[in-house]
Amino acid sequence: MNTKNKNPQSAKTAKKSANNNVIRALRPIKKRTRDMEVIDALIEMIEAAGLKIGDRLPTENELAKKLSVGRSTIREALKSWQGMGIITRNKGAGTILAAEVSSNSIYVPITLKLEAESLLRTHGVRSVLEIEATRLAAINANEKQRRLISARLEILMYDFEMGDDWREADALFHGAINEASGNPLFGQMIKQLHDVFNDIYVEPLGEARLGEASIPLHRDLAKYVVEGNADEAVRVMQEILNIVQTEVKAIINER
Amino acid sequence: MNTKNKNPQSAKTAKKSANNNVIRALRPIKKRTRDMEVIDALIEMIEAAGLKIGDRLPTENELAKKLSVGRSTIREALKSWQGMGIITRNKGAGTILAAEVSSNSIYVPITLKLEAESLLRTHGVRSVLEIEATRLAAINANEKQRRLISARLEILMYDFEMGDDWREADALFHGAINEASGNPLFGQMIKQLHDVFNDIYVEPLGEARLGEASIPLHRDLAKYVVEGNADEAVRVMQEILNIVQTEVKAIINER
DNA sequence: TATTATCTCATTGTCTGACAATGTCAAACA
DNA sequence: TGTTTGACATTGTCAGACAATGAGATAATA
Repeated sequence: MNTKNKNPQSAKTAKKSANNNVIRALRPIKKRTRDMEVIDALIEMIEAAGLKIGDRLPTENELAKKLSVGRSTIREALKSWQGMGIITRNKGAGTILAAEVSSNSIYVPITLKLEAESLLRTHGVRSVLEIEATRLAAINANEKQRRLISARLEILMYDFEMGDDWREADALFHGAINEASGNPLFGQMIKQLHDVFNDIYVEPLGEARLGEASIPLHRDLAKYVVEGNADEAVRVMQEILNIVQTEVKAIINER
Repeated sequence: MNTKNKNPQSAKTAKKSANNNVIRALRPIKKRTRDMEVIDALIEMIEAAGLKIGDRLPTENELAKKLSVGRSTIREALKSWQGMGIITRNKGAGTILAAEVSSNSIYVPITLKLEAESLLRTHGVRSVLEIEATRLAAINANEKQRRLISARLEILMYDFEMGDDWREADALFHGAINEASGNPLFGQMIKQLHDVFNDIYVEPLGEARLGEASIPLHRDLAKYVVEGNADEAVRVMQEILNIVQTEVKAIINER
Protein backbone atom coordinates (compact mmCIF):
# COMPACT_ATOMS: atom_id res chain seq x y z
CA MET A 1 0.00 0.00 0.00
CA ASN A 2 1.62 3.13 -1.22
CA THR A 3 0.77 5.71 1.41
CA LYS A 4 4.11 7.43 1.61
CA ASN A 5 3.22 10.81 0.17
CA LYS A 6 0.05 11.52 2.08
CA ASN A 7 -0.67 14.75 3.87
CA PRO A 8 2.73 16.33 3.67
CA GLN A 9 1.41 19.74 4.59
CA SER A 10 2.51 19.73 8.20
CA ALA A 11 6.07 18.59 7.72
CA LYS A 12 7.10 21.25 5.29
CA THR A 13 10.05 23.45 6.16
CA ALA A 14 11.34 26.46 4.33
CA LYS A 15 14.21 24.44 2.97
CA LYS A 16 12.01 21.67 1.71
CA SER A 17 9.78 24.21 0.08
CA ALA A 18 12.70 25.74 -1.74
CA ASN A 19 13.78 22.30 -2.80
CA ASN A 20 10.31 21.69 -4.13
CA ASN A 21 10.62 24.73 -6.32
CA VAL A 22 13.70 23.27 -7.90
CA ILE A 23 12.25 19.81 -8.24
CA ARG A 24 9.13 21.21 -9.76
CA ALA A 25 11.06 22.28 -12.84
CA LEU A 26 11.81 18.68 -13.68
CA ARG A 27 9.44 16.68 -15.79
CA PRO A 28 9.20 12.93 -15.67
CA ILE A 29 11.01 11.24 -18.51
CA LYS A 30 8.70 9.39 -20.76
CA LYS A 31 9.31 5.70 -20.76
CA ARG A 32 9.02 4.65 -24.35
CA THR A 33 8.13 1.07 -25.04
CA ARG A 34 7.98 -0.58 -28.39
CA ASP A 35 4.24 -0.42 -28.82
CA MET A 36 4.18 3.31 -28.16
CA GLU A 37 6.41 3.71 -31.15
CA VAL A 38 4.04 1.53 -33.07
CA ILE A 39 1.20 3.82 -32.05
CA ASP A 40 3.16 6.84 -33.21
CA ALA A 41 3.91 5.18 -36.50
CA LEU A 42 0.24 4.31 -36.90
CA ILE A 43 -0.82 7.88 -36.25
CA GLU A 44 1.69 9.07 -38.81
CA MET A 45 0.46 6.52 -41.31
CA ILE A 46 -3.18 7.41 -40.74
CA GLU A 47 -2.47 11.09 -41.22
CA ALA A 48 -0.34 10.50 -44.28
CA ALA A 49 -2.87 8.20 -45.88
CA GLY A 50 -5.73 10.45 -44.89
CA LEU A 51 -7.75 7.62 -43.38
CA LYS A 52 -11.20 8.59 -42.19
CA ILE A 53 -13.61 7.04 -39.75
CA GLY A 54 -14.86 3.76 -41.17
CA ASP A 55 -11.76 3.13 -43.26
CA ARG A 56 -9.83 -0.06 -42.91
CA LEU A 57 -6.36 -0.24 -41.49
CA PRO A 58 -3.66 -2.48 -42.96
CA THR A 59 -3.68 -6.00 -41.58
CA GLU A 60 -1.62 -6.96 -38.59
CA ASN A 61 0.81 -8.93 -40.69
CA GLU A 62 1.35 -6.05 -43.08
CA LEU A 63 1.97 -3.65 -40.24
CA ALA A 64 4.33 -6.05 -38.51
CA LYS A 65 6.30 -6.57 -41.67
CA LYS A 66 6.38 -2.89 -42.57
CA LEU A 67 7.48 -1.75 -39.13
CA SER A 68 9.64 -4.84 -38.63
CA VAL A 69 8.23 -5.74 -35.27
CA GLY A 70 6.51 -8.89 -34.18
CA ARG A 71 2.84 -9.33 -34.78
CA SER A 72 2.17 -9.56 -31.05
CA THR A 73 3.63 -6.10 -30.59
CA ILE A 74 1.31 -4.75 -33.24
CA ARG A 75 -1.57 -6.52 -31.57
CA GLU A 76 -0.80 -5.02 -28.19
CA ALA A 77 -0.66 -1.55 -29.63
CA LEU A 78 -3.94 -2.06 -31.44
CA LYS A 79 -5.44 -3.54 -28.32
CA SER A 80 -4.88 -0.39 -26.36
CA TRP A 81 -6.48 1.61 -29.14
CA GLN A 82 -9.37 -0.76 -29.15
CA GLY A 83 -9.82 -0.28 -25.43
CA MET A 84 -10.08 3.43 -26.00
CA GLY A 85 -12.61 3.03 -28.76
CA ILE A 86 -10.35 4.36 -31.47
CA ILE A 87 -10.59 1.23 -33.58
CA THR A 88 -12.85 -1.78 -33.78
CA ARG A 89 -11.54 -5.17 -34.80
CA ASN A 90 -13.46 -8.03 -36.24
CA LYS A 91 -12.28 -11.55 -36.57
CA GLY A 92 -12.18 -12.45 -40.22
CA ALA A 93 -12.93 -8.93 -41.30
CA GLY A 94 -10.27 -6.49 -40.33
CA THR A 95 -9.56 -3.42 -38.27
CA ILE A 96 -11.45 -0.24 -38.95
CA LEU A 97 -11.02 3.26 -37.68
CA ALA A 98 -13.77 4.30 -35.28
CA ALA A 99 -12.59 7.71 -34.15
CA GLU A 100 -10.66 10.60 -35.52
CA VAL A 101 -6.95 10.27 -35.05
CA SER A 102 -4.34 12.97 -35.27
CA SER A 103 -0.94 13.55 -33.85
CA ASN A 104 -2.19 16.15 -31.42
CA SER A 105 -4.98 14.06 -30.02
CA ILE A 106 -4.81 12.59 -26.59
CA TYR A 107 -7.10 9.92 -25.26
CA VAL A 108 -8.27 10.24 -21.74
CA PRO A 109 -9.90 7.36 -19.98
CA ILE A 110 -12.43 8.35 -17.40
CA THR A 111 -13.46 5.71 -14.93
CA LEU A 112 -16.74 6.05 -13.21
CA LYS A 113 -18.14 3.91 -10.48
CA LEU A 114 -21.80 3.14 -10.76
CA GLU A 115 -23.73 2.45 -7.64
CA ALA A 116 -27.25 1.68 -6.64
CA GLU A 117 -29.00 4.81 -7.83
CA SER A 118 -26.63 5.10 -10.74
CA LEU A 119 -29.38 5.65 -13.24
CA LEU A 120 -30.57 8.82 -11.62
CA ARG A 121 -27.02 9.95 -11.06
CA THR A 122 -25.89 9.50 -14.62
CA HIS A 123 -29.06 11.20 -15.66
CA GLY A 124 -28.31 14.07 -13.29
CA VAL A 125 -24.88 14.65 -14.79
CA ARG A 126 -26.12 14.17 -18.31
CA SER A 127 -28.88 16.71 -17.77
CA VAL A 128 -26.45 19.42 -16.80
CA LEU A 129 -24.27 18.76 -19.81
CA GLU A 130 -27.14 18.47 -22.21
CA ILE A 131 -28.77 21.69 -21.06
CA GLU A 132 -25.55 23.60 -21.46
CA ALA A 133 -24.93 22.07 -24.86
CA THR A 134 -28.43 23.07 -25.94
CA ARG A 135 -27.87 26.61 -24.76
CA LEU A 136 -24.59 26.85 -26.62
CA ALA A 137 -26.09 25.31 -29.74
CA ALA A 138 -28.89 27.88 -29.82
CA ILE A 139 -26.28 30.61 -29.61
CA ASN A 140 -23.51 29.24 -31.80
CA ALA A 141 -25.06 27.06 -34.47
CA ASN A 142 -24.23 28.07 -38.01
CA GLU A 143 -26.51 27.77 -41.00
CA LYS A 144 -25.36 24.31 -42.00
CA GLN A 145 -25.77 22.98 -38.49
CA ARG A 146 -29.26 24.44 -38.22
CA ARG A 147 -30.28 22.69 -41.40
CA LEU A 148 -28.83 19.43 -40.12
CA ILE A 149 -30.80 19.75 -36.90
CA SER A 150 -34.01 20.35 -38.85
CA ALA A 151 -33.34 17.40 -41.14
CA ARG A 152 -32.61 15.07 -38.26
CA LEU A 153 -35.80 16.21 -36.56
CA GLU A 154 -37.85 15.20 -39.57
CA ILE A 155 -36.34 11.72 -39.61
CA LEU A 156 -37.00 11.38 -35.89
CA MET A 157 -40.63 12.45 -36.15
CA TYR A 158 -41.15 10.21 -39.14
CA ASP A 159 -39.84 7.16 -37.34
CA PHE A 160 -41.81 8.05 -34.24
CA GLU A 161 -45.10 8.52 -36.05
CA MET A 162 -44.63 5.35 -38.08
CA GLY A 163 -44.17 3.39 -34.88
CA ASP A 164 -40.66 2.48 -35.85
CA ASP A 165 -37.69 2.27 -33.53
CA TRP A 166 -36.83 5.94 -33.12
CA ARG A 167 -33.86 5.55 -30.82
CA GLU A 168 -31.18 5.80 -33.46
CA ALA A 169 -32.84 8.84 -34.99
CA ASP A 170 -33.10 10.36 -31.52
CA ALA A 171 -29.41 9.85 -30.93
CA LEU A 172 -28.58 11.44 -34.28
CA PHE A 173 -30.84 14.40 -33.58
CA HIS A 174 -29.27 15.12 -30.20
CA GLY A 175 -25.87 14.49 -31.70
CA ALA A 176 -26.50 17.26 -34.20
CA ILE A 177 -27.43 19.65 -31.41
CA ASN A 178 -24.41 18.73 -29.33
CA GLU A 179 -22.14 19.17 -32.29
CA ALA A 180 -23.59 22.59 -32.93
CA SER A 181 -22.59 23.64 -29.42
CA GLY A 182 -19.10 24.28 -30.73
CA ASN A 183 -17.47 22.24 -27.98
CA PRO A 184 -17.01 18.63 -29.07
CA LEU A 185 -16.35 17.54 -25.53
CA PHE A 186 -19.99 17.98 -24.64
CA GLY A 187 -21.07 15.67 -27.40
CA GLN A 188 -18.47 13.06 -26.49
CA MET A 189 -19.27 12.94 -22.82
CA ILE A 190 -23.01 13.02 -23.35
CA LYS A 191 -22.77 10.19 -25.84
CA GLN A 192 -20.78 8.05 -23.46
CA LEU A 193 -23.15 8.71 -20.60
CA HIS A 194 -26.05 8.03 -22.89
CA ASP A 195 -24.55 4.69 -23.87
CA VAL A 196 -24.05 3.76 -20.24
CA PHE A 197 -27.57 4.81 -19.48
CA ASN A 198 -28.93 2.63 -22.24
CA ASP A 199 -26.71 -0.33 -21.50
CA ILE A 200 -27.94 -0.41 -17.97
CA TYR A 201 -31.51 -0.11 -19.12
CA VAL A 202 -31.71 -2.33 -22.14
CA GLU A 203 -29.60 -5.03 -20.62
CA PRO A 204 -30.92 -5.83 -17.16
CA LEU A 205 -34.23 -4.03 -17.14
CA GLY A 206 -35.36 -4.63 -20.68
CA GLU A 207 -36.86 -1.17 -20.84
CA ALA A 208 -35.96 0.16 -24.24
CA ARG A 209 -38.50 2.84 -25.07
CA LEU A 210 -37.56 5.19 -22.31
CA GLY A 211 -38.48 8.80 -22.97
CA GLU A 212 -41.08 8.06 -25.62
CA ALA A 213 -43.46 10.61 -24.12
CA SER A 214 -40.89 13.33 -24.69
CA ILE A 215 -40.54 12.86 -28.43
CA PRO A 216 -43.32 15.29 -29.44
CA LEU A 217 -41.50 18.01 -27.50
CA HIS A 218 -38.51 17.62 -29.78
CA ARG A 219 -40.28 19.65 -32.45
CA ASP A 220 -40.27 22.66 -30.15
CA LEU A 221 -36.72 22.01 -29.11
CA ALA A 222 -35.51 22.02 -32.70
CA LYS A 223 -37.56 25.11 -33.46
CA TYR A 224 -36.06 27.16 -30.65
CA VAL A 225 -32.52 26.01 -31.24
CA VAL A 226 -32.78 26.85 -34.94
CA GLU A 227 -34.33 30.22 -34.10
CA GLY A 228 -31.50 30.94 -31.73
CA ASN A 229 -33.82 31.31 -28.78
CA ALA A 230 -31.55 29.93 -26.08
CA ASP A 231 -33.83 30.48 -23.10
CA GLU A 232 -36.80 28.70 -24.60
CA ALA A 233 -34.63 25.91 -25.97
CA VAL A 234 -33.20 25.31 -22.52
CA ARG A 235 -36.69 25.31 -21.04
CA VAL A 236 -37.92 22.64 -23.47
CA MET A 237 -34.78 20.60 -22.96
CA GLN A 238 -35.34 20.68 -19.22
CA GLU A 239 -38.88 19.54 -19.79
CA ILE A 240 -37.70 16.64 -21.90
CA LEU A 241 -35.15 15.64 -19.31
CA ASN A 242 -37.76 15.86 -16.56
CA ILE A 243 -40.01 13.47 -18.42
CA VAL A 244 -37.20 10.97 -18.70
CA GLN A 245 -36.34 11.44 -15.05
CA THR A 246 -39.93 10.82 -14.03
CA GLU A 247 -40.05 7.64 -16.07
CA VAL A 248 -36.80 6.45 -14.55
CA LYS A 249 -38.12 7.04 -11.06
CA ALA A 250 -41.34 5.22 -11.89
CA ILE A 251 -39.46 2.20 -13.16
CA ILE A 252 -37.18 2.16 -10.15
CA ASN A 253 -40.15 2.32 -7.80
CA GLU A 254 -41.85 -0.52 -9.63
CA ARG A 255 -39.20 -2.89 -8.39
CA MET B 1 -16.32 1.85 -46.05
CA ASN B 2 -19.23 0.32 -44.32
CA THR B 3 -22.12 2.43 -45.48
CA LYS B 4 -24.76 -0.23 -45.84
CA ASN B 5 -27.09 0.78 -43.03
CA LYS B 6 -27.13 4.48 -43.60
CA ASN B 7 -30.32 6.48 -43.86
CA PRO B 8 -32.74 3.59 -44.04
CA GLN B 9 -35.71 5.81 -43.33
CA SER B 10 -37.00 6.12 -46.86
CA ALA B 11 -37.14 2.44 -47.73
CA LYS B 12 -39.34 1.37 -44.89
CA THR B 13 -42.68 -0.18 -45.66
CA ALA B 14 -45.55 -1.05 -43.35
CA LYS B 15 -44.57 -4.67 -43.46
CA LYS B 16 -41.00 -3.98 -42.59
CA SER B 17 -42.22 -1.82 -39.75
CA ALA B 18 -44.29 -4.64 -38.34
CA ASN B 19 -41.30 -6.85 -38.71
CA ASN B 20 -39.29 -4.33 -36.77
CA ASN B 21 -41.68 -4.67 -33.89
CA VAL B 22 -40.89 -8.34 -33.72
CA ILE B 23 -37.21 -7.81 -34.23
CA ARG B 24 -37.14 -5.20 -31.53
CA ALA B 25 -37.83 -7.83 -28.91
CA LEU B 26 -34.48 -9.39 -29.66
CA ARG B 27 -31.43 -8.18 -27.92
CA PRO B 28 -28.04 -8.35 -29.54
CA ILE B 29 -26.06 -11.31 -28.39
CA LYS B 30 -22.95 -10.22 -26.66
CA LYS B 31 -19.93 -11.21 -28.59
CA ARG B 32 -17.76 -12.56 -25.87
CA THR B 33 -14.14 -12.91 -26.73
CA ARG B 34 -11.70 -14.69 -24.56
CA ASP B 35 -10.08 -11.66 -23.07
CA MET B 36 -13.41 -10.22 -21.98
CA GLU B 37 -13.86 -13.33 -19.88
CA VAL B 38 -10.38 -12.79 -18.57
CA ILE B 39 -11.33 -9.25 -17.59
CA ASP B 40 -14.42 -10.51 -15.81
CA ALA B 41 -12.40 -13.10 -13.99
CA LEU B 42 -9.88 -10.46 -13.00
CA ILE B 43 -12.58 -8.18 -11.64
CA GLU B 44 -13.98 -11.07 -9.67
CA MET B 45 -10.58 -11.93 -8.33
CA ILE B 46 -9.79 -8.36 -7.37
CA GLU B 47 -13.06 -8.01 -5.55
CA ALA B 48 -12.71 -11.34 -3.82
CA ALA B 49 -9.14 -10.70 -2.76
CA GLY B 50 -9.97 -7.14 -1.76
CA LEU B 51 -7.07 -5.67 -3.72
CA LYS B 52 -6.63 -1.95 -3.28
CA ILE B 53 -4.89 0.70 -5.32
CA GLY B 54 -1.17 0.08 -5.22
CA ASP B 55 -1.46 -3.64 -4.63
CA ARG B 56 0.23 -6.09 -6.93
CA LEU B 57 -1.66 -8.39 -9.24
CA PRO B 58 -0.57 -11.99 -9.78
CA THR B 59 2.00 -12.42 -12.53
CA GLU B 60 0.97 -13.08 -16.08
CA ASN B 61 2.13 -16.67 -15.89
CA GLU B 62 0.15 -17.34 -12.75
CA LEU B 63 -2.97 -15.83 -14.26
CA ALA B 64 -2.55 -17.76 -17.48
CA LYS B 65 -2.09 -21.00 -15.62
CA LYS B 66 -4.95 -20.34 -13.24
CA LEU B 67 -7.43 -19.39 -15.94
CA SER B 68 -5.95 -21.90 -18.38
CA VAL B 69 -5.52 -19.48 -21.21
CA GLY B 70 -2.39 -18.49 -23.03
CA ARG B 71 -0.18 -15.78 -21.64
CA SER B 72 -0.76 -13.61 -24.72
CA THR B 73 -4.47 -13.61 -24.00
CA ILE B 74 -3.80 -12.46 -20.46
CA ARG B 75 -1.47 -9.83 -21.81
CA GLU B 76 -4.06 -8.49 -24.25
CA ALA B 77 -6.62 -8.22 -21.51
CA LEU B 78 -4.17 -6.45 -19.24
CA LYS B 79 -3.16 -4.22 -22.12
CA SER B 80 -6.63 -2.86 -22.51
CA TRP B 81 -6.76 -2.17 -18.79
CA GLN B 82 -3.42 -0.46 -19.02
CA GLY B 83 -4.72 1.74 -21.81
CA MET B 84 -7.54 2.80 -19.56
CA GLY B 85 -5.21 3.57 -16.71
CA ILE B 86 -6.56 0.85 -14.45
CA ILE B 87 -3.21 -0.84 -14.02
CA THR B 88 0.42 0.05 -14.54
CA ARG B 89 2.94 -2.55 -15.58
CA ASN B 90 6.65 -2.43 -15.08
CA LYS B 91 9.14 -4.66 -16.73
CA GLY B 92 10.99 -6.59 -14.10
CA ALA B 93 8.67 -5.45 -11.37
CA GLY B 94 5.09 -6.49 -11.88
CA THR B 95 1.60 -5.24 -12.44
CA ILE B 96 -0.02 -3.00 -9.88
CA LEU B 97 -3.51 -1.70 -9.52
CA ALA B 98 -3.78 2.01 -10.30
CA ALA B 99 -7.52 2.59 -10.05
CA GLU B 100 -10.39 1.21 -8.13
CA VAL B 101 -11.98 -1.74 -9.85
CA SER B 102 -15.40 -3.13 -9.28
CA SER B 103 -18.02 -4.85 -11.35
CA ASN B 104 -20.04 -1.67 -11.54
CA SER B 105 -17.23 0.52 -12.80
CA ILE B 106 -17.40 1.87 -16.29
CA TYR B 107 -14.61 3.31 -18.33
CA VAL B 108 -15.36 6.23 -20.56
CA PRO B 109 -12.73 7.18 -23.08
CA ILE B 110 -12.76 10.71 -24.41
CA THR B 111 -10.45 12.19 -26.97
CA LEU B 112 -8.98 15.64 -26.78
CA LYS B 113 -6.96 17.53 -29.28
CA LEU B 114 -3.78 18.77 -27.80
CA GLU B 115 -4.15 22.35 -28.81
CA ALA B 116 -4.83 25.60 -27.07
CA GLU B 117 -8.54 25.43 -27.73
CA SER B 118 -8.95 22.17 -25.90
CA LEU B 119 -7.89 23.87 -22.71
CA LEU B 120 -10.84 26.19 -23.00
CA ARG B 121 -13.05 23.29 -23.95
CA THR B 122 -12.20 21.13 -21.00
CA HIS B 123 -12.57 24.19 -18.87
CA GLY B 124 -15.99 24.82 -20.37
CA VAL B 125 -17.25 21.36 -19.53
CA ARG B 126 -15.66 21.42 -16.13
CA SER B 127 -17.24 24.76 -15.33
CA VAL B 128 -20.72 23.47 -15.95
CA LEU B 129 -20.17 20.45 -13.77
CA GLU B 130 -18.44 22.35 -11.03
CA ILE B 131 -21.13 24.99 -10.81
CA GLU B 132 -23.86 22.40 -10.54
CA ALA B 133 -21.88 20.47 -7.94
CA THR B 134 -21.42 23.65 -5.94
CA ARG B 135 -25.13 24.37 -6.06
CA LEU B 136 -25.99 20.87 -4.95
CA ALA B 137 -23.37 20.97 -2.21
CA ALA B 138 -24.80 24.18 -0.75
CA ILE B 139 -28.20 22.53 -0.66
CA ASN B 140 -27.34 19.00 0.38
CA ALA B 141 -24.21 19.11 2.54
CA ASN B 142 -24.60 17.59 5.96
CA GLU B 143 -22.89 18.78 9.11
CA LYS B 144 -19.88 16.51 8.74
CA GLN B 145 -19.32 17.55 5.15
CA ARG B 146 -19.57 21.23 6.07
CA ARG B 147 -16.92 20.79 8.71
CA LEU B 148 -14.67 18.99 6.22
CA ILE B 149 -15.06 21.83 3.74
CA SER B 150 -14.09 24.36 6.39
CA ALA B 151 -11.09 22.31 7.49
CA ARG B 152 -9.86 21.87 3.93
CA LEU B 153 -10.22 25.61 3.36
CA GLU B 154 -7.91 26.34 6.26
CA ILE B 155 -5.22 24.04 4.91
CA LEU B 156 -5.54 25.64 1.49
CA MET B 157 -5.26 29.17 2.83
CA TYR B 158 -2.33 28.18 5.01
CA ASP B 159 -0.40 26.73 2.08
CA PHE B 160 -1.28 29.70 -0.08
CA GLU B 161 -0.17 32.31 2.43
CA MET B 162 3.03 30.45 3.21
CA GLY B 163 3.91 30.47 -0.45
CA ASP B 164 3.85 26.70 -0.61
CA ASP B 165 2.49 24.62 -3.44
CA TRP B 166 -1.24 24.90 -2.81
CA ARG B 167 -2.44 22.77 -5.69
CA GLU B 168 -2.93 19.58 -3.73
CA ALA B 169 -4.80 21.45 -0.99
CA ASP B 170 -6.91 23.10 -3.67
CA ALA B 171 -7.81 19.74 -5.16
CA LEU B 172 -8.76 18.40 -1.73
CA PHE B 173 -10.90 21.45 -0.99
CA HIS B 174 -12.86 21.18 -4.21
CA GLY B 175 -13.07 17.44 -3.72
CA ALA B 176 -14.82 18.02 -0.41
CA ILE B 177 -17.34 20.29 -2.07
CA ASN B 178 -17.97 17.89 -4.91
CA GLU B 179 -18.44 15.03 -2.51
CA ALA B 180 -20.97 17.06 -0.58
CA SER B 181 -23.06 17.41 -3.72
CA GLY B 182 -24.54 14.00 -3.04
CA ASN B 183 -23.84 12.77 -6.56
CA PRO B 184 -20.42 11.12 -6.70
CA LEU B 185 -20.38 11.22 -10.48
CA PHE B 186 -19.82 14.95 -10.41
CA GLY B 187 -16.74 14.62 -8.27
CA GLN B 188 -15.36 11.80 -10.37
CA MET B 189 -15.78 13.52 -13.70
CA ILE B 190 -14.52 16.85 -12.43
CA LYS B 191 -11.44 15.22 -10.97
CA GLN B 192 -10.64 13.48 -14.22
CA LEU B 193 -11.11 16.64 -16.23
CA HIS B 194 -9.03 18.52 -13.73
CA ASP B 195 -6.22 16.00 -14.14
CA VAL B 196 -6.38 16.33 -17.91
CA PHE B 197 -6.36 20.08 -17.59
CA ASN B 198 -3.25 19.99 -15.45
CA ASP B 199 -1.47 17.38 -17.55
CA ILE B 200 -1.91 19.48 -20.64
CA TYR B 201 -0.64 22.50 -18.79
CA VAL B 202 2.31 21.16 -16.90
CA GLU B 203 3.52 19.14 -19.84
CA PRO B 204 3.76 21.39 -22.88
CA LEU B 205 3.21 24.84 -21.46
CA GLY B 206 5.00 24.56 -18.16
CA GLU B 207 2.44 26.77 -16.51
CA ALA B 208 1.74 25.25 -13.14
CA ARG B 209 0.32 27.95 -10.90
CA LEU B 210 -2.81 28.58 -12.88
CA GLY B 211 -5.66 30.13 -10.95
CA GLU B 212 -3.54 31.60 -8.22
CA ALA B 213 -5.46 34.86 -8.29
CA SER B 214 -8.65 33.03 -7.47
CA ILE B 215 -7.50 31.49 -4.21
CA PRO B 216 -8.57 34.37 -1.95
CA LEU B 217 -12.11 33.97 -3.30
CA HIS B 218 -12.20 30.45 -1.92
CA ARG B 219 -12.88 31.79 1.54
CA ASP B 220 -16.18 33.25 0.34
CA LEU B 221 -17.00 30.10 -1.57
CA ALA B 222 -16.56 27.96 1.51
CA LYS B 223 -18.56 30.41 3.59
CA TYR B 224 -21.59 30.39 1.30
CA VAL B 225 -21.55 26.65 0.76
CA VAL B 226 -21.38 26.03 4.50
CA GLU B 227 -24.15 28.56 5.07
CA GLY B 228 -26.28 26.79 2.50
CA ASN B 229 -26.56 29.91 0.35
CA ALA B 230 -26.66 28.24 -3.05
CA ASP B 231 -27.10 31.35 -5.19
CA GLU B 232 -24.15 33.19 -3.72
CA ALA B 233 -21.99 30.08 -3.73
CA VAL B 234 -22.69 29.62 -7.42
CA ARG B 235 -21.90 33.27 -8.06
CA VAL B 236 -18.50 33.01 -6.36
CA MET B 237 -17.75 29.73 -8.12
CA GLN B 238 -18.49 31.36 -11.45
CA GLU B 239 -16.17 34.19 -10.52
CA ILE B 240 -13.40 31.74 -9.69
CA LEU B 241 -13.90 29.89 -12.94
CA ASN B 242 -13.90 33.15 -14.86
CA ILE B 243 -10.55 34.10 -13.39
CA VAL B 244 -9.09 30.81 -14.49
CA GLN B 245 -10.61 31.19 -17.92
CA THR B 246 -9.16 34.67 -18.28
CA GLU B 247 -5.72 33.40 -17.33
CA VAL B 248 -5.99 30.56 -19.81
CA LYS B 249 -6.91 32.96 -22.58
CA ALA B 250 -4.06 35.25 -21.66
CA ILE B 251 -1.56 32.42 -21.84
CA ILE B 252 -2.95 31.25 -25.14
CA ASN B 253 -2.68 34.73 -26.61
CA GLU B 254 0.89 35.03 -25.43
CA ARG B 255 1.91 32.40 -27.92
C1' DT C 1 27.74 -1.70 12.14
C1' DA C 2 26.21 0.90 8.28
C1' DT C 3 26.58 1.76 3.59
C1' DT C 4 27.49 0.69 -1.03
C1' DA C 5 28.32 -2.28 -4.97
C1' DT C 6 27.17 -6.58 -7.22
C1' DC C 7 24.53 -10.59 -8.40
C1' DT C 8 20.64 -13.40 -8.96
C1' DC C 9 16.13 -14.09 -10.07
C1' DA C 10 11.44 -13.06 -11.04
C1' DT C 11 8.60 -10.47 -14.19
C1' DT C 12 7.20 -8.00 -18.12
C1' DG C 13 8.39 -7.06 -23.21
C1' DT C 14 9.08 -8.94 -27.69
C1' DC C 15 9.57 -12.33 -31.32
C1' DT C 16 8.36 -16.56 -33.99
C1' DG C 17 5.41 -20.00 -35.66
C1' DA C 18 1.29 -22.40 -35.64
C1' DC C 19 -3.62 -23.30 -35.74
C1' DA C 20 -8.64 -21.89 -34.90
C1' DA C 21 -12.63 -19.09 -35.84
C1' DT C 22 -15.00 -16.16 -38.70
C1' DG C 23 -16.25 -12.42 -42.06
C1' DT C 24 -15.66 -11.27 -47.13
C1' DC C 25 -16.00 -11.90 -51.75
C1' DA C 26 -16.35 -14.16 -55.95
C1' DA C 27 -17.69 -18.19 -58.37
C1' DA C 28 -21.14 -21.59 -59.19
C1' DC C 29 -25.84 -22.48 -59.37
C1' DA C 30 -31.02 -22.27 -59.59
C1' DT D 1 -31.40 -12.12 -61.45
C1' DG D 2 -31.00 -13.75 -56.83
C1' DT D 3 -29.03 -17.43 -53.72
C1' DT D 4 -25.87 -20.69 -51.99
C1' DT D 5 -21.40 -22.32 -51.41
C1' DG D 6 -16.58 -22.41 -50.71
C1' DA D 7 -11.83 -20.54 -50.92
C1' DC D 8 -9.36 -17.05 -48.82
C1' DA D 9 -7.95 -13.38 -45.82
C1' DT D 10 -7.87 -11.67 -41.22
C1' DT D 11 -8.18 -11.52 -36.38
C1' DG D 12 -8.06 -14.54 -32.01
C1' DT D 13 -5.53 -17.75 -29.27
C1' DC D 14 -1.88 -20.68 -27.97
C1' DA D 15 3.01 -22.25 -26.91
C1' DG D 16 7.79 -21.57 -26.34
C1' DA D 17 11.84 -18.90 -26.33
C1' DC D 18 14.84 -15.11 -25.23
C1' DA D 19 15.73 -10.08 -23.98
C1' DA D 20 15.40 -6.23 -20.76
C1' DT D 21 14.80 -4.61 -16.43
C1' DG D 22 13.65 -3.85 -11.49
C1' DA D 23 13.79 -5.61 -6.74
C1' DG D 24 15.64 -8.01 -3.21
C1' DA D 25 19.50 -10.74 -1.45
C1' DT D 26 24.31 -10.98 -0.91
C1' DA D 27 28.93 -9.58 -0.61
C1' DA D 28 32.39 -5.98 -0.11
C1' DT D 29 34.00 -1.90 2.12
C1' DA D 30 34.38 2.06 5.24
